[in-house]
Amino acid sequence: MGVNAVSLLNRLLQNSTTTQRPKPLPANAKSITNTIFRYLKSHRLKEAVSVLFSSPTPVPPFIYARLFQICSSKLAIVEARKVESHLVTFYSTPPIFLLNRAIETYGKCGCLEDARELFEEMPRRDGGSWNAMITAYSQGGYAEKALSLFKCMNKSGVLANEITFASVLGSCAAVLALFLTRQVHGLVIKYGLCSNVILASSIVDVYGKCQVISEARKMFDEIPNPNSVSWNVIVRRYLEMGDGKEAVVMFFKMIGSNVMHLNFTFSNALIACSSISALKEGHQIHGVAVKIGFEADEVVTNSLIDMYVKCGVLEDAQRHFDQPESKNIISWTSLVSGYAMDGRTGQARALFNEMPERTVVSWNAMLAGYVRHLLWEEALDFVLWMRRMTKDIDHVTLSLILNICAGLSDVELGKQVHGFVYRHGFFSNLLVGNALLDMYGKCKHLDSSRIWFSEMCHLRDRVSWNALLTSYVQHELSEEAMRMFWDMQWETTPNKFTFGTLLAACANIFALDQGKQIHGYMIRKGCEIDIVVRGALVDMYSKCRCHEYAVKVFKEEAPRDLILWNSMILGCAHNGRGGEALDLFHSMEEGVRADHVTFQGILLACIGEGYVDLGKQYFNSMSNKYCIIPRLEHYECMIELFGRYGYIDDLENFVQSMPFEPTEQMLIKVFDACREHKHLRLGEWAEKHLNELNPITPYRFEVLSRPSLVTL
DNA sequence: ATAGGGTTAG
Repeated sequence: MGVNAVSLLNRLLQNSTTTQRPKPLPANAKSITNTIFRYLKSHRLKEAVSVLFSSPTPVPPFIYARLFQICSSKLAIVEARKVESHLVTFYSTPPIFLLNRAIETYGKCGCLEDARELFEEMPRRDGGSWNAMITAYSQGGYAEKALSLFKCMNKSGVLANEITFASVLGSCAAVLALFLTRQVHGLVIKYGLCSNVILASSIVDVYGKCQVISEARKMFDEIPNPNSVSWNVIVRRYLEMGDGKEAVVMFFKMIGSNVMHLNFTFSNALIACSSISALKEGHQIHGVAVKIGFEADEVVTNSLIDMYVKCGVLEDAQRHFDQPESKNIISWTSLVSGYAMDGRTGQARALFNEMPERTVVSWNAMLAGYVRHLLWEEALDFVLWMRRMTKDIDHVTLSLILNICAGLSDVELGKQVHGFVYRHGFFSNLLVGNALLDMYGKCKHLDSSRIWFSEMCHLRDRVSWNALLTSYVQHELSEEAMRMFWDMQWETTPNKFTFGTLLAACANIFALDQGKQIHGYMIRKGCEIDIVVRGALVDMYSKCRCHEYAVKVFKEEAPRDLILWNSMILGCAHNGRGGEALDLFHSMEEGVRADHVTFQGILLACIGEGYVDLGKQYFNSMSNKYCIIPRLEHYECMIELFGRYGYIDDLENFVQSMPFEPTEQMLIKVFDACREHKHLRLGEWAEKHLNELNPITPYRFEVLSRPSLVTL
């Protein structure tokens, strides 16, 4: 606004002593008023303002008020300044409420400086002026300024009212000012404003956003008649706290009350169902939606389809999607994502190809499916096609592309993506930053990981630390990883992923004491010990030769998956408890299907126990019964098993019928076994093959004299 | 005259 307008205002005020009201309008002024009013009625703001300026006298206050209102709705800052200028020029003492309107208008237009200047220059203010200014800051995204102005307001003795508190609570929510919120809550009680449903809902909102959900709930329970917004807030906050169950419970309580329901509340409740896989409740919500006529609501329909997708009933989602009115870009994307993430990438792709239009989210959904299922080539082709078809690309796309680079161990491609990230300003995006860290780590470029990690020091989070820790541990820098954990704690708090990684580090370096400390720390802090962490614990205790503890963790009452079973079976096998490993295998078979790792454990167990025939049976059952193609390590186990126990005929049959050439390691094993058990024919066979691989330092097979090449 | 929540798909 005009600085000149303000100084003019001051000058006029200094000169004026008596005049408070505008003089009665002369006849032509009256017609000016009428003309302005006509223009305003047809929302022709510009014309109205230029007519205003043809009047050298003030027009009636309601005209200014109406003008400001229209300026607000059209965000017409130039017109707003003109109107204010006219107001302060031709009124000796403009009515305060009109100046408040001006402040509000400037606020709406995002011109906080104009607003503040007017506020500062006002010779007299009322509570409305403070409210207007605080609201302007609050809604303009300047929460701190709003809150500090609120403190000034209190200091200068102006009493806050409902309007003030509403804006202040909004700002408290924006900056999570919990301490101030508690004080405001106290004032609200003191002023007897608790029954104001808007204030009460706002307080629920802030407590929820500040993660003190119990206080939020307490406040909510005190609202005598919660309205639809109150319900929406409490459902949403439970959802955001990760308490999907309570969110759903509150939703059904709302249904039992008499308030009108908002479509967004349905949406939130359905997301809550997805988060806890509560298909039954989701179905019930579907029923309620049909009953109250929300079925045609686009938000509700989309949320329903997504709920079915996320609860894993793709057929139901598809059936719902097939209803003619259900197809839109969002539900379409949901379903593509559902098939893609379920591993039915062909089906997902067919659906994707049919899409009449796509957003970057749709592209990402399809791409994420390829990435999730490690289909790197398909993923890369898809990216190339995507780049040809659309200019759209965002941080999620880039993170997925970096995942592909990591999966292919293609650091050159990764560096190109890094360059793109840099040029297009994505380097300040945390998701992308962490994907870069992960990529460099998986491509074994630990130095680049480290450099990038320090470059992102102002934005990195727990995930970044975990990514770097993981790379360290995978590169057998376990001691460094343990040291880094202490640095990490200056900056962020560890979580289950951190501990999982650290436990792996402990396992690598046989650090039983530190492993136990971590285990104890997790229990004391109530840190979630999920199936992955339990696997890491079993693994750590096994590798540190603390079999008893490994078993203890394994036996805890909690779900077990294949990986956990495998950890325990391998742990037993490595700790000389082959019998136990085989027993475990038989209990495992009751619910979980064995894989190649399981069989490695079993064969190791057979080696330990000397069960040669049993080992042979298990090996044969892999292809015959379990449809698992034996890998190199299984062949190695069999060679060890036959060799160690002197089953040389079996050994000879076995190595000569392998579907590939024996490796050097295998040949050495055969070679040693034959010397040990004095088997000339096979020994010489091994010698011949070894020397083909190794002509410079030839092996000599002599049955009697030489010591073993492999000392155990 | 001025006030609160929610924006569904990766």
